[in-house]
Amino acid sequence: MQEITGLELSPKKVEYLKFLLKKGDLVKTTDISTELNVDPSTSTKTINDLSESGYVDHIPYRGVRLTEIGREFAEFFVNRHNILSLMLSHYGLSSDDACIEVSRFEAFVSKDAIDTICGAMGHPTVSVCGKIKHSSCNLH
Amino acid sequence: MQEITGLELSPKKVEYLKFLLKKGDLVKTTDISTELNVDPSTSTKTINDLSESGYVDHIPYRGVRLTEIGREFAEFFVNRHNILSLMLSHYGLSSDDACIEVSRFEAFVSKDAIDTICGAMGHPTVSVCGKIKHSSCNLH
DNA sequence: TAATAATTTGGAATATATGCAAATAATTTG
DNA sequence: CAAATTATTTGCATATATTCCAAATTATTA
Repeated sequence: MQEITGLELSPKKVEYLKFLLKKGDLVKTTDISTELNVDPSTSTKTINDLSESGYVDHIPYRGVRLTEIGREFAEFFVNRHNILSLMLSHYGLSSDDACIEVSRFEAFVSKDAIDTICGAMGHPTVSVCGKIKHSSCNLH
Repeated sequence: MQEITGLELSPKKVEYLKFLLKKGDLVKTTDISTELNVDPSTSTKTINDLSESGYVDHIPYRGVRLTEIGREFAEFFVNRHNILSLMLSHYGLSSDDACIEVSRFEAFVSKDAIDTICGAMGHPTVSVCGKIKHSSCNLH
């Protein structure tokens, strides 16, 4: 198990990990660049950063996959996104607006806060953006 | 009246404006550097940025004050902080934790979202961090 | 006015993110 | 299978945000 604070990665890198989790297995850096609307050279560079930090394995010219640690983080990131989106939807934001809004700030919300919020909500399993798992929720 | 999206300024610059509003009138760049724990040269530079963008007037060696536009923004920033803190406190975060958490991400929450949240809350006038005004709330 | 304190300027560094052009590797095709 | 094409990476180069240190400048105090 990893100690996750939730503040380890920049917003963009969080996006990368979430996308890698969604795609699963070996992902081309070009797929990432298409999805995130950046130049292929940019996604390669960012992936190299993530690789050096241990979140992904990168086989040059072949593809990228999450490490075990990377997967743990990615799962937390997806949950965080979903919990925050659900929270905002409780305050009148549409699913789309909640999702867009959360995407902008989610990287700056700590795991402790998410665990607390998740607990206060009664550990919901469905959000407006997708399903919520609780394997990483310390208060479950 | 200004069109405020809420996403105009970086986190640090938001802090600067909120501090200037709290201190009021002419504020020394050194006071800012003390409050925000940065070198005086850093606060001078940031203040110069804010000055070029029209948020503050800076009289070198004398002090800084908010422009009318800067004040509008600063008031929105304080309200945004308070509304978001109140929201998190509804999900089990202590006042302090809510405040700390919000400080990290508030700069990335849009005014539209804040107006919606504020409306869903019934336009509260008191938060865990301070009072809330509604002069700038479009849904009030 | 001279010494001291406050403030600003100039230079430099880090982190994050980006794209273009050239080089390299993989894949397709004839 | 070799040549052509496509995909991917590397090497610059740039931009923004933030920071600090040392030197220069201005204000204040003694």
